[in-house]
This record gives sequence, structure tokens and C-alpha cells, in this order.
Amino acid sequence: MKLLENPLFHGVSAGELEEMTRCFEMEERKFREKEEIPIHKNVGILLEGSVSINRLNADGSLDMLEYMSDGGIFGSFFSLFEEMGDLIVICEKSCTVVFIDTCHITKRCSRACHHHSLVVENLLNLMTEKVHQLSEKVEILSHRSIRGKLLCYFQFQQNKTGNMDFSLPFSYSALASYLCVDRSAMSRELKKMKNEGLIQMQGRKITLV
Amino acid sequence: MKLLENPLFHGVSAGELEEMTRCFEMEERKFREKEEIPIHKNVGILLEGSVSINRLNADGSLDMLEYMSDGGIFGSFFSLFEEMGDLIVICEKSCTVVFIDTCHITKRCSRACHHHSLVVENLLNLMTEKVHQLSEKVEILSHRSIRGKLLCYFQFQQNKTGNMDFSLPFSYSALASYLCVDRSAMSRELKKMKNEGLIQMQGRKITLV
DNA sequence: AAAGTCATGTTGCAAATGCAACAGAAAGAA
DNA sequence: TTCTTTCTGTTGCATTTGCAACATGACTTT
Repeated sequence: MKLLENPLFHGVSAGELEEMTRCFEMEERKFREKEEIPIHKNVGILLEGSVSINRLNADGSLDMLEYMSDGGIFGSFFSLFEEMGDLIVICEKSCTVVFIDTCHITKRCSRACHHHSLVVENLLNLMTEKVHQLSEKVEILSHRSIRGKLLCYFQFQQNKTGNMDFSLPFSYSALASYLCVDRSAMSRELKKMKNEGLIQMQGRKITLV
Repeated sequence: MKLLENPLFHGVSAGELEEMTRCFEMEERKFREKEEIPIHKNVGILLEGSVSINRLNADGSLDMLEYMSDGGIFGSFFSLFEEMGDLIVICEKSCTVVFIDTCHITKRCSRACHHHSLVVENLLNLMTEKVHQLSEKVEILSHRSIRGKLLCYFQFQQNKTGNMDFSLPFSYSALASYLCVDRSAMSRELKKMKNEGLIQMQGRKITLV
């Protein structure tokens, strides 16, 4: 995905983008699978590949908070834990990331450039989307049982594809981590649901009945 | 709290606010306890009192998603469910709310007024805060046990006051609802934690040891 | 005063969940 | 290929949790 196509630059022309690249001191970097992506005080825009956003626990283990692909945005605006220094972004599929230092966005541009307000407005829309994503996760986690969480998650996925079936974007282990439940217990529950005819599973393809 | 003091209008003068009130067609309304606050496509700014944001379940019961006081902001920007039509805002303590139709904020002002970009920038900061709040809730709910959720919630409260102790902003029933756990089970767990010397409780005042 | 409502405390019990441990399958690296 | 790692499926068991039911006290309403 091209930078210009990213929602953050919606309404910006190619020429303007060129100018902004300098004005915002944007930097492009590539990462390979499993590599950790440094975030500091930057906003990261994912042009290609996919990454996971994880929280580092006291015991050294990781909880996946999010998983995103092309066009995804991550950084200090979007999460509580970055400030706490225990947020870890990991490249899942080799990716290209454009970094922008937050201060270029937050602070008013001394050159009073016109693009600035446009980007702020776009960022606002992205934040809205991010709030929706978080609300979605809260909604999922608010269900008390594993089955409840699974069904809720499945329904969200189903709504996104529009079809009755969809594919998990990651492994079942990762799903358990995302849902904050025990993997084996989840596996057990999935089997039950399959037996009860609630769902069909073929590998990572799932069909809600 | 005065409207001018609200973070949404940070950096705006009294005169400008006057102008904006017309430009944005802002409307002020009062509500009494237990009253439902209609939201439509508005942003609501809470000047006085407090409200709860609840989700309406299929069975007619309500889950509290949030509880906010003076200066709080709610509306379509801030939650997933409003669009789904099952979000219900309820006045908890008699309150005053200022409504702004979202379109006045989202769309570029035809009069190209200067305040507009300022408000968008402020709104961006508010969204950031909202993202943090949601991340906080996700963090709380990501703990698997009731004890884990309680301790996590307590620590957040503690950090906010800065002291070792703090007071619940609502009832224990409401807390259980907020944490998405069974009230009686939570009550049982709190007793255990008290006996183990992890916490001290005097009514709704809690001290982390 | 009497009735009703709500917050809180308590308990037994069935069901759900987490945990630990193990094993085969699949995928990737050497 | 072989070796290694990760993913996945499974099971027993102790613990936790949700649920239902009931009791009490504070407060409000009639």
C-alpha cells in the first residue's frame, strides 16, 4: 500500500505529500519477521506486511493486544502502555513502516502549512476508528465465558467479511492470547461448539451456523 | 464546570466561544437522576453531574461501560455501540449537558472559521485520552480472575489519586458490573483479599497494602 | 408507620475455567 | 534429509466462578 493511499493522508496530493515528508521528517524503514519494531514517541504507519502489538508482562511473557495489516497505524496516540514502556511491537509478516515523530503532528506547525490541519483531521478519524476497535475488544472481553468471547469475536469477524464464514488472521494460540483465555480450555470449548453444531471449522476457516 | 473550561475549548476566548455556540448550533439541556440522555449523532459534553454509559443486552439488562463526571465527553466518536443503537446514557447525578451535532465538527466549516481547527485539535487530544481509558479497561478485563481484575482496577485508581487509598466512585454492585464479574463472587473475593491482608476496606474507601 | 427499593453480605452447588502435562502434526531451519 | 520449534489436540484435577436463593440494613416513598 502506498503512503499516499493511507487514510492519514486522505485528501493530500502527491506534491503536497512530498512537501510534508520533509516538513514532518518522515522516515521509512523495513523489518523482517519476528523483529521488534521500536516506537519511541513516533507514530508508525504500516505500509506493507503485518505487526502485532503486545504487552510485556512482569514475568516476561507477552499478551497480544492487537494485530494489524496494511494501512494500520500504531504509536503513542493509540495505546496506554507505550508510555509505561512495556509495549512491544513485533513484525509478524515482513513489513515496511513509515515513522513520524508525534510532536510534528501535535504541535502547531511553525510554517503554518495547510496540510497540517488536514492531517490532524484525518488523524481524528483514525482515532475514532481506533476507539471503535478498542470498544470492540472491550465488548468481547466483557463476556464472562470462553464461549461468549468466542461467539462475540466470531460475529465481529463475520460482520467484517460480510459472509457467513471467515478465516482467522492468526493461529488459535494467538486467538486464545487475544481473548485472554487459556488455550487448552478454548480448544475444549471450540470442540464442544462444533459438536453442538454452532460452528464449523476447517483449519482456520470458521463458519457460523 | 463552565463550558469554556472544558478541554474541548482549550485556548478559546470567551468571545470566540460565543461565536462558536452559534456556528456549531450548540444546545444545552438538563437531566434528572435516572433519566435517559438521548445521543443521536451528537457529541455530549457533561458540564455538571455524572452519567453512566451502558450497553443494552438482548435480554434487556444493562452493562455499564463507563461512568463519567464533570467535563466528560460522550458520543458517536467515542463508542462502537452508539451506531448499533444499543448504547444507553443514563443520568446518575442530575446533570447539565451541551450537545454539538457531530457534522459541525467533522465537516470542514464553510465559513472557514479559525476556531474550527482549534476544536479539532482539542478533540484529538480528548480522543487520545479516551483511547487511554479504553486501553485501561482492556487491561483490566484481560486479567482472568476476579482478583486480578480487582487489583488491576485498584492500582489504576491508586495511581490517579496518588495516595495509597481511594474511594470507589460508585457502588460495589456497579463495580462488579464494570469489571464484568458476578457481584456475589466479587464480594466473596474481596473478603478473601481483606483476610489475606492485601487490602483494607471501610465502606467504599479502599486501601491497598 | 408500612411498604418498597437498593446495596450489601453470605452460602451451597454445579459448571466453567485454568493449569500442567503429554503427544502427534505441521512448519521452518540447518 | 534431520533437527527444532511452534501449533494443535487431549485429559485429569483442583480451583474459581457464576448462579440462585435468602437475609439484613439503609434509604425512599406512600
